[in-house]
Amino acid sequence: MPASPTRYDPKTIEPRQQARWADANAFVTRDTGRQKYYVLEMFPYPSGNIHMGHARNYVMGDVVARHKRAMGFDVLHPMGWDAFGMPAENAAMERGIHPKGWTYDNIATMREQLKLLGLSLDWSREFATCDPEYYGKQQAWFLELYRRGLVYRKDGVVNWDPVDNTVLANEQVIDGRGWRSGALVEKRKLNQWFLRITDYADDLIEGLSTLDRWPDKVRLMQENWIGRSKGATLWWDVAEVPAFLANAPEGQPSHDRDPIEVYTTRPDTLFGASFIALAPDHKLTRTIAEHRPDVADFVKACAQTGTSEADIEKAEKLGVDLGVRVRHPFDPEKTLPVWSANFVLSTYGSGAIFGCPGHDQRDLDFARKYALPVLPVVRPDGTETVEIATEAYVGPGRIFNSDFLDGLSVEEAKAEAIRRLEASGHGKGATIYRLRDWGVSRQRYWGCPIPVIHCEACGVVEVPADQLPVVLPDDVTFDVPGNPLDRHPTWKHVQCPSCGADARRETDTLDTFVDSSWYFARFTDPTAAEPINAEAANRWLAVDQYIGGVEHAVLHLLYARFITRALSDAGMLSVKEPFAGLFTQGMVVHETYRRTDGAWVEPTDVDLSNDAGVRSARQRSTGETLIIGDIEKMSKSRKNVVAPAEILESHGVDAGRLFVLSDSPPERDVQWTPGGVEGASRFVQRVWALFDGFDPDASASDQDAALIRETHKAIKAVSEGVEGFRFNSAIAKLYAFVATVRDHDGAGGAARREALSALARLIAPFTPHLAEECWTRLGETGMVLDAAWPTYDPALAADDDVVLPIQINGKRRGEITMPRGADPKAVEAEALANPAVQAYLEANGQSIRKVIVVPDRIVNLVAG
RNA sequence: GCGAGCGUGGCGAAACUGGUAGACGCAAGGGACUUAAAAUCCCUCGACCUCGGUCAUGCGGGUUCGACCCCCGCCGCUCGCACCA
Repeated sequence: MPASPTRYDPKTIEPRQQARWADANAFVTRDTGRQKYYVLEMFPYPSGNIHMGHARNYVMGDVVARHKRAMGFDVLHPMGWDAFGMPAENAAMERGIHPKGWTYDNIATMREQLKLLGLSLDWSREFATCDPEYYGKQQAWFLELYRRGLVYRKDGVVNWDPVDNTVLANEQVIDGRGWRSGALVEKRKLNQWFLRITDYADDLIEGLSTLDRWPDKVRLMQENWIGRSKGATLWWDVAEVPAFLANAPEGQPSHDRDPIEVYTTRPDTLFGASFIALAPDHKLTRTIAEHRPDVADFVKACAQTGTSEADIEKAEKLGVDLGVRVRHPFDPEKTLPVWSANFVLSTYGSGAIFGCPGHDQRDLDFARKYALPVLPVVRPDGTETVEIATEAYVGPGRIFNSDFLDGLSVEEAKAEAIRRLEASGHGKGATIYRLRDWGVSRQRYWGCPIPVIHCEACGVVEVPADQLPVVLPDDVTFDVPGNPLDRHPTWKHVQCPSCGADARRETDTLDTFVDSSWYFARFTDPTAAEPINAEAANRWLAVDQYIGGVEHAVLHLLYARFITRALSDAGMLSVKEPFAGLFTQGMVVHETYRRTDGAWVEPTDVDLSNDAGVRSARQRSTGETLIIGDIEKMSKSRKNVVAPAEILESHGVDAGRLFVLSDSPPERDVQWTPGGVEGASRFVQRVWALFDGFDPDASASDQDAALIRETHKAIKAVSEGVEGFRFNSAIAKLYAFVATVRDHDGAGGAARREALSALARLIAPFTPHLAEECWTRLGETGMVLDAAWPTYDPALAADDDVVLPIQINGKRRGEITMPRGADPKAVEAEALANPAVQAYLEANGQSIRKVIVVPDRIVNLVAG
């Protein structure tokens, strides 16, 4: 007998195995010309600590990476830092630390924390986006896109915080106020840099159909975000204007001559038009407001209406008649009033609509309020007319009341209306998008400087290639609001590279989403002289499996797709889509605990008890009874955070890795529970006990066929689970397999060795430290990391006999055991002869009408 | 409002293409070992009853020999977008 089992001690074994990997440089990317596999998890922002959500994300990627490696792929699995951004500047303002020091300190801390997780990451490729080496390359391709016309400057409307003197991102505006200053945010027009993402709108939509390993949800979200809609642009000739607009001087834009442009998706309903409505900040509305106080008041009131969901819900349809009339494009004799209305958005289409109250709910609400005509022009098929009371009819049907469109279907009428509009020059078919160009200017310090120089004489001048990177100055101050780059005494004062005159360096920096839009390409050769080494990128891209949170469904994932296409068109890349496979994982959530006075209490300060199913909580430090609250995302404000470090300390890395993957499907949230980790920890001990009790020298000659069969079944199930991203199912199968191996008594023997050898390799992606230790215990000299993934033999995995349930009329009444693949006739005979079946038929006085035999599955008897 | 997803034991969940619902884990109850505890191991664990059954996958219908799975209609929850013309 082998010695009595020893306890597996993660605290000594895990560091030992990690040292072994480090000594062997085991995770440096191996490129041997085999099939490649690029696994990438969304790189972290270095906020200070690795939290449980990071851990789950990276462990998932690690399972994939280790499995692919075992499958014989050359695997690229790098890690870096999305290191520019506001928190560093906020820390600088609040604590007087330099953003650079703060960021690199955090990176150092988090790198060590990540390393403790035993991830198979190639750290030799690490970089941070705030490394001048990285952002300099970004500046280089930014200029290339500038030369290609994809970068431009224009006045854009931004959220401006008047107290902090800075632009705020939409996410930083909370209920109309700056999140830091609390000041009411103003809309301000500012000259900003934009990337022409709208050039790629169609491309980005078409590309979605090629992303068959992306979640449908994310593809749909992107499609909706781009928001392509097809319709027509119409021009309405002006018939009447107020006196103050008439007789504008020749050659100047004039509202009495220029037609009003309107976009519609329903040109088929044009004969039902009863008014035109302009946005409150439409240029004609504003011009009239200069002459009419009532219009000016209206515009002002609209500007103050909130844009939150609740505000919009409550907001009444309001408008004002502008005193202008326009001619109907299909009937010049017919004129319509022009209003300004609060529900028309200046940012969509041309900021003007035609109102067709019969077939648009908003238009109807508006028409009813201001007593405008309602003329229905679409009737449902099979009816002669349609009554419009308080609900517009928006369904399909036939056109009527519409002259030459009468009798056509909605779709036919759209096409015919556009044809007529184009013929008369009053309109044309048009496609418009919700997507707008990407404003990338930030008036902030801690970001990638935009590499241009403004010269009085030459205009915008590129920073010459030999002067890149444009490096951020270190000597900046954060004691006053605003952009430290702009008030730096010398940094922005330069000579024009073109004419040599005094010039001004651009002080805006790039949105940090630019930084994360190409890092995956840089990882393929992070030291290349060019931004992207084409050969390396060609070898490794696209990313085969990308893993991250769904919160980036439109932002990062759309930007990265755009930049990839732009760089590809610039000849720097040869893929159009950066991420061939995408997986969006769920969050790690935890129960919350509050005192009766409402204060949150950390889990480490909570004693839980469970008496016959009734759970209660007490505060450990005070003994006070606590309220068990909702299960929510781990957050500092709720204090329901469990740090990965605590788990490593108490149960070891492997138990923690196992648990975050075992309890829920990867795409769903997983609830962290102390009991759950203990369960995983017990499993680790059980596995070790199997290996520790194994005697490699014992040479039992019996072949345990059942154990071999179970082994092959487990290989099949675990492999399928890992490949299908069903890690929880794979782990459940491993638990069951371990119980099976344990139940097959014996210290040695060939079957047992085969079972344990497979087990060590199957657990390796999940609990790599334990797996190494077990592998060594089997007498193997190499690392399980490099061992081939076990293969299963379908013949060996199949049971000889199958238990077939017998149903009568769909209810289970008995079962028979038959050889696998038995002749259906034989199965039928056996089923009919079954005593339970006979008893049932006799008791109910029924006879068999029909027999359905599903081979090796089930027998159903239809009786009556 | 529009779009998408999800509703299965006390809890997290499983059931792959329609074929034995509840694998695996947690919690709970009982037992073994121990002076005791921890650890470990064994048993029970959807509900109800006459212990052979009956009812059970949000609710109501339908298709099918057979439905957690497909179809129709509701209810509830979550997420995304939102006065998008």
